[in-house]
Amino acid sequence: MTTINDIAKMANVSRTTVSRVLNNSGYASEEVRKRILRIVEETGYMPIVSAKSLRTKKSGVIGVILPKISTETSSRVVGGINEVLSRENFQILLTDTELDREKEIEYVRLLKSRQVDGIILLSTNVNDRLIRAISETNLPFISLGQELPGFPSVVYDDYNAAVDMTNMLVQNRYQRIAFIGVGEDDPAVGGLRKQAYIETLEKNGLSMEERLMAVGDFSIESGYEGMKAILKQCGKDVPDAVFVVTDRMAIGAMEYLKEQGYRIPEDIAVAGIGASALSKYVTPSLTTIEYHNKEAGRKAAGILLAQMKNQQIENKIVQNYRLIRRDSV
Amino acid sequence: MTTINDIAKMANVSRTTVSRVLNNSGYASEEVRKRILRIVEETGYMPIVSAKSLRTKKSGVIGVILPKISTETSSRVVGGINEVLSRENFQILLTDTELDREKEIEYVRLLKSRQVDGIILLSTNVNDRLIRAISETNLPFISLGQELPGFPSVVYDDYNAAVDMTNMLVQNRYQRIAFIGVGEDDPAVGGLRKQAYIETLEKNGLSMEERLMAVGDFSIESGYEGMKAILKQCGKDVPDAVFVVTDRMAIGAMEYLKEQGYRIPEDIAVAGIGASALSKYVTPSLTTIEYHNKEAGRKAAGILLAQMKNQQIENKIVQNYRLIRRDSV
DNA sequence: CTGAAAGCGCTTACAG
DNA sequence: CTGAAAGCGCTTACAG
Repeated sequence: MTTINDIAKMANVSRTTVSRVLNNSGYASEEVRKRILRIVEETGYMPIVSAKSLRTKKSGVIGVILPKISTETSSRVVGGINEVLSRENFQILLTDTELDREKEIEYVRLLKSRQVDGIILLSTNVNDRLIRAISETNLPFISLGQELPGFPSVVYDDYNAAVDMTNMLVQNRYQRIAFIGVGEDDPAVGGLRKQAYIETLEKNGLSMEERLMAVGDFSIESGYEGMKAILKQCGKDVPDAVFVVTDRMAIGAMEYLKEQGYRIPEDIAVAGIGASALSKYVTPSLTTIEYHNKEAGRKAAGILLAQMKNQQIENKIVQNYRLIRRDSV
Repeated sequence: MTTINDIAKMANVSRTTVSRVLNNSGYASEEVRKRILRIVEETGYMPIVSAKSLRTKKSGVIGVILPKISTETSSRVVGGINEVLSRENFQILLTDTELDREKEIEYVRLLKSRQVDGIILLSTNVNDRLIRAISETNLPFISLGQELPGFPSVVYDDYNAAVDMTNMLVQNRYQRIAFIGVGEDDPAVGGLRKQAYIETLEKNGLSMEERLMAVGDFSIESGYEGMKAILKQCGKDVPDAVFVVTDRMAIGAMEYLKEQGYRIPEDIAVAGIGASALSKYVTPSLTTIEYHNKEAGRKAAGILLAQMKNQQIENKIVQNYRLIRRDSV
C-alpha cells in the first residue's frame, strides 16, 4: 500500500511538503505542487483516514442514531442528512437501536469512541441517563424529532399539527372522535399529539372519553388492534371518526373498519400523521399531515455542520407541516 | 480525555498490560485484571478507534453502497445487514449514490481510504471500471442484487420470478400481456426480468409486441406514464394484463388505469415485483413477488463476515422468492 | 518555500 | 505474568 512516504520519495520531497500540498495548507512552489499531484494521480494514493484522524482528531464521519432504519420516516430523514453531509464530504456512520432505548445510550458512547465529528439522534424517549451520555461526549449534537433539554433540536410541530387535525375533524361535524396513540414515554409522538387531541376536544366543548382511546406501538397491526379495542369498548356508542397518530397505525385501523363493514368516511372518518407513501394509495386515500422529513434531515445536518464551524445556531428549529385533506374524512 | 496511558498509570501497570486485558490477549494475573477493569469502568474509558485501526489495520466498519437510501428495498436490506453486523460489533458506513453510477466507483475508493473492513454494494449496473475499482480495493466484498463477474454475490432469482409471474398470467387466460420495465443497463431489474417475460411469452405461443412495452425509471410516475404510453400505442388492441417489474411502477400504472375507468382486473390485470408495503393496501391489492430483502441483507452480511474470517464461502447465493396472488389479477 | 522531528493512542513481537 | 520499545501513517509547530 502506498503511503505519504512513498509519494514523498517518488517526488523527491519531504512528506511534510506532500501533506501541505494535499491539504492545501502552507506554501509549495508550483513546480513541486504539480509534480506531487501528478504522482498522487498516477498511484491513486489516498491518505489513510485513521492515521489522519488520530493526528487531527477529526474523522469526517457523523454518527446517526435511528430508532429503526427500515421505516419510511427514518429513510427519508437519512436521505436528507446524507444529501447535505455528502456535499461537504462527510460520511454517515449508521446505528439502529431497533427501538431499544438502552441502545440509544450505548450508541452515543460508541460513536464517541469512534471519533465521529458529531451526532444526530432520532430518539424515541427522553431520560437523564441519555442526556448525561450526550453531555459527556462533548460533541456537536442535534436531536431530531424530539426536544431534548439543553441540546439543539429540529422538531416537528407535533402539538399544533395534532390541534389542526382535531379541529378539522370537529369543523366537519364529527362529534365522537376516537384516538389511537403510542406510549407517552415518547414525548413527541406519544405525549404532544395526545395532549393536543385532548385539549382541542375540550376547547370545542367535546368530552374526552377513555373508552374512545387506545395505545399502539407504531405497527400496522397495533392500529388494527387499537381500532378493534375501541369499537369493543364503545358498544353501541360507536365513534364517528378516529384520529391516529401515525399513518401506519391509521391504515391498520382502516383495515379493521373495512373488515367490519364500516364505510369510510361515511360511518367513521380516519385521519393519520406522516404522509407515508401508503397514505396516498389506500382506498379511501388517507387524510394526513406531511412532516417534511427529508427537509428536517437536511436542517439537522446543516445545524450540526454549523456547530462544527463554531457558527451561531438556533437552539430549536420547528419544521413546518401541511395538512393533506383526502377521502378518508 | 483519558487514554490507555492514564489507565496504566492509575493501575500501576504498563499500557502493554492494559491493552492485553482489554483485548483478552495474553496473560494477566487475576488481581491485575480486576484492578484494570475497575478503573476502566470508573473512568468510562474507551479506546480511540483510529489509533487502534492505524495499528491493527482493522476498523470494525463495513461500507455499504446504496442506490438510494430512502427506498423500501434499500432500507429493508440495510435493516438485515445491520442486524447481523451489529451483533458482531461492526458498524455501517453508509453511502448513497443517488442512482449516479459514477458515484458507485467513487464510493468504492472512498470506502477503501476509510479503511472499511469490507464492502457491500447494491449496484444498479455492471461495468468494467466499477469492477476494476472493486478489485483494486482488495477488500472482502459482496454484491447484493446484481451478479458481478468475479465477485461473490447474493442475488434475487429475477429470471425465474418473472417467468413464474408471466406464466401465472398466461395460465389465467390473459392473452395480451403488456410489460413495463426499466433500462437494461441494470442487468437484474432491467435485463433478466424482461428476458424472462419475452421468453415465457414465446414458450406459450404468444407474440411479443413492441407496442405492448414501455420503459420506466423506478418512480411511480414513470409507471403511470408507461401505462399511458402503452395504451396510446395500442389503440383498439388494448392489453388484458400488464406485468410491471417493480411495485411502485405497477401502482403508477394502476393509477392511470383507474383514472381512465378501466376495471382491475376485469379489464386489465396488473402484476408487480417487490411486495412493497404499498402493494398490500392499494385497491385492488396488487399481485406481486416477495423478494425477502431483509434476509438477503442478512446473508450478504454473513458472507462478508465469513470472508473476513477466511472461511469458505459460496460464490453465488440465490435468494428465494414467493409469488403473492392478490386481487389485481 | 522546504524539511527534521515530535507526537497522536494504540498493539505486538520480543525479552525477561 | 509483565514491560520497554518500535511502529502504524499522518500533521504541525518550529527552524531555517
